[in-house]
Amino acid sequence: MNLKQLSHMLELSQTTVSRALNGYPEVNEETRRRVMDAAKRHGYRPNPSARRLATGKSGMIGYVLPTGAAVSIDPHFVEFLSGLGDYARGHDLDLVLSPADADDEETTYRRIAANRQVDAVYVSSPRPKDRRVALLAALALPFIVHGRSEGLDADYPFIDIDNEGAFHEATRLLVQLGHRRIGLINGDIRETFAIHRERGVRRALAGSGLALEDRAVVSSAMTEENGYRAARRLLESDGRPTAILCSSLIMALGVQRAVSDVGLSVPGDLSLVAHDDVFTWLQPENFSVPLSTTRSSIRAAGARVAERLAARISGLEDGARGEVWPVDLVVRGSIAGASV
Amino acid sequence: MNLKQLSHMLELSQTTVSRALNGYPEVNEETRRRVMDAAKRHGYRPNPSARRLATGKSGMIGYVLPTGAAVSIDPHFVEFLSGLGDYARGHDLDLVLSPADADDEETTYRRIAANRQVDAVYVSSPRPKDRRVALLAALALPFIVHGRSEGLDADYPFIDIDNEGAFHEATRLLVQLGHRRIGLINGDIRETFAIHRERGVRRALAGSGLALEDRAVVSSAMTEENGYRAARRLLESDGRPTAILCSSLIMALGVQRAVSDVGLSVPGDLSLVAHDDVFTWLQPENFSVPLSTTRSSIRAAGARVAERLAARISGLEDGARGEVWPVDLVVRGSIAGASV
DNA sequence: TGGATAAGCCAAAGCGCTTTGAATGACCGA
DNA sequence: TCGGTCATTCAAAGCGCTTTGGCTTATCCA
Repeated sequence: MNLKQLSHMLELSQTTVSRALNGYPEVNEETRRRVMDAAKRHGYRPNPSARRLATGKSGMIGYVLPTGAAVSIDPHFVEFLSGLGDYARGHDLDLVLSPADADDEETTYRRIAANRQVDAVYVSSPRPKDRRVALLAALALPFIVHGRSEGLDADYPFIDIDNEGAFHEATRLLVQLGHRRIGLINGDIRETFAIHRERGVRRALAGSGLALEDRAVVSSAMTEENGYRAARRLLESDGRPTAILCSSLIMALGVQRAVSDVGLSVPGDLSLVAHDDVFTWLQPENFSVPLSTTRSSIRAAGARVAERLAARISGLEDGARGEVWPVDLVVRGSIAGASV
Repeated sequence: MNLKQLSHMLELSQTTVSRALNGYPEVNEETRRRVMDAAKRHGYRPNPSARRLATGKSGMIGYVLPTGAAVSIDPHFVEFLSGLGDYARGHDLDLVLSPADADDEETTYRRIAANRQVDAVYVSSPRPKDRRVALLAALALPFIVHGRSEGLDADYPFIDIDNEGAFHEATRLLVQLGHRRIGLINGDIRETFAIHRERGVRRALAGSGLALEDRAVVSSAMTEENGYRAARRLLESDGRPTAILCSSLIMALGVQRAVSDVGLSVPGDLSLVAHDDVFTWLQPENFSVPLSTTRSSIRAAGARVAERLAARISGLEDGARGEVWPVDLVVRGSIAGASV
């Protein structure tokens, strides 16, 4: 059932039917009702390809997916996606993943912009001076950054959590508990979130006249194995930390394993705090010693990003508003006063 | 730059240019060269919306994403996606995720089929008598199932791993090591993969005159917590198993925690084998006792599914060929002879 | 009463591609 | 020399929608 048939059977022009369906004002209310009615009754759905060709709008939001043999999408992505899907489902939005060579995403962004394949995109894992932001602005493709860049000339729309604040608070708590030597097991330091977290730790320590030594910081991809390695390194150094902050639950698994491997225990020998993005399949309260966390649902962020993208597409939102969400600090058994 | 402009500047008709570009035979080789050349030089890319309207082909593959407050995409999905992306990137395919109410995916399938939004779809987490298979066949939408259904009237194309064989082999090995009481901590038993795994265990036990008692089997969503609970239940029952097979690495984390919580150890008191889908962020060799696994890369499966979908789209593949991949059994420190 | 205004509807022109059906020459064998 | 092939090329008709620019009536006020 297409527009032609529908309008023919209503004995109206395609113009009028199209307008009636799309809520234009210049159509008689009764006519509109008749049209709407018939459309519903016959299950008429405008062909998106045609509509797209005519309007340039696709009703889809895009994401450029970095791929490559060495690249592996991390599990945070899927949680974010759940949130995005939650919103998208209720709003007739589909999501297009465009795989790109991880070393050259720009080509792909240009392609989807030129083709108008999607109405908007979201950008994840931003880094300082992230080139994607200026690129998208230049391409006039609406976007939202999940996370933040830094050192850019222009403002841009984003939603981020207060990584610095979260790690600042967590560190401050540890210091108040008497910890002086604090270690940080961070994610890839080229990404802004990791930079912010480190900054939070530094600032908190500085506030108490302490400093974060370089050798007390390890930054790497957030795998269990890297968590283990980092923890081993920190725990086997002299003047080992009495407390560690860790950027992910998955790394914390490795940290936990390292702690027990070197014969120490949490929280007796080591206080541990990790950031929790809220996975359904791995929860901090279920660590052998319940894990204290800085918590923020990445799924909720996904839903919010979708919501704002939808708003930008429909013109309800513009400008470069940044949104920073506070992070919960949840204290559980993994932290204790420093015994030293 | 569109076709009209390009053909105008070449002083050729749109027809000829289009044909030259699409490799039709009835165009002079020199003309084709000229056209190709000019197209490249001016960076001409046919507008996909237009092409789509004209041909009905979209160059995208689809996936209906079940969503809902209670639903959470599991991390296996992301690994599969990596594989899909690996292939798709090199072949100009995009992936469309259409979020659907988890209780009513059918509507969404119908929509994307009616709209011809995608050229093919893949189906995951199939169950016995999965209705999606017949639905897609009826809708004439090319598809590949990742996994298998069962009890269907017609054949269908799929790729699956030999879940039954894998768990059969693993169980057989445990039996040979002297284990008599073997437990199974499985995924959602409504899904075929879980059924097959259970079947593999049963068959192996039966082969040695043993049986899998109902109370030795727990089936639930594959989270750490469920792994823990299941293991607690099994280990605290009388006649507790001396060996456990586990359907996922994530559950195995919970099993490991339970084992240590009840004061037992691996492999002394309990031999443990888990299925490993090969995540980069959690590896069986890094368990506190290196974990024996049945291993099959879900990422590789993703790439293969993409490849076969592409083949079906271009007509190189048809029919209902099923493909079953063998699974490695990798022995590490987590299994030992039964002491009883 | 007549001209301006507004309400409601329509025909037709795109959007940028593919594909059908035909036309034009060049070439060939009889 | 002439009808028949073959190799190339083209104009134009879609694909199914939106949107522009009228075209009617009905309405209202001077």
